[in-house]
Amino acid sequence: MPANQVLPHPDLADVTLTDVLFALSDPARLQIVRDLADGPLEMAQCGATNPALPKSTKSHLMKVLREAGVIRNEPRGRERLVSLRREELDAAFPGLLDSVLGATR
Amino acid sequence: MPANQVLPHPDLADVTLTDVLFALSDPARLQIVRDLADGPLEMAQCGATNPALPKSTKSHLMKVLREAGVIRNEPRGRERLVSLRREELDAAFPGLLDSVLGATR
DNA sequence: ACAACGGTTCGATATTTGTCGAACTGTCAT
DNA sequence: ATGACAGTTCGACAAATATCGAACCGTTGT
Repeated sequence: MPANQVLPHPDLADVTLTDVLFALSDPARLQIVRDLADGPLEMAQCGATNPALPKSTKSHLMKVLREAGVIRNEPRGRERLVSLRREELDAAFPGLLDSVLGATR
Repeated sequence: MPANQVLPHPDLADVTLTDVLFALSDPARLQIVRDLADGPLEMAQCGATNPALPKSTKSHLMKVLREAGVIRNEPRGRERLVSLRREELDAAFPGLLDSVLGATR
């Protein structure tokens, strides 16, 4: 279980709306998604708001988002590049991501 | 704890986006919301898809939706009228409900 | 080579949610 | 008035999630 392994990403055709909604329904996960709204990030810089967050916990948050088809998480040297699967999400659930990211609260 | 009591409904200013997303992230609850998309329903006719569902369970589903500000649940004689808080939701989280209801899956 | 770094996985434990019967209460019809 | 009805609440138990340390493994710099 190395850190740079290629992780499985679901086809968006296989994720349900409730899967996505659930993934977004946690404040910490939603924050990550918001952080990614402006473009991909090295994983290390994501939870900058949450510096004390143990890495196993953070990794788990990423896993939930990834398995719900919300983010992409690809090895990048010894780090990982995390990004929103924006186009795919828009195609599968039109308007959803926009409304979530657009929410002021 | 009578059946026709007036239940507390939160001000939408007090519900968070994650509260709403969580409420919608369960298939049974999402189905109720979809059932309500075309207008208010007597509670008895909501889970018509789920006739075997115990009433305590159903009542609990409604409670989660109500506490998240998604539905209104008001006494109506000895029954209850359930409806979407559509306008308020639209104002608080523009586009969210539309994208959720619009999703084909 | 070797050690530090970034990140995943496993396993254990804590916390949150879900499920459902039972008890209860107001309303309606008889 | 009495009984059937609709639906909430409580309480107990089951199941799903979250949290986090520890072990582990490529990569990168030295």
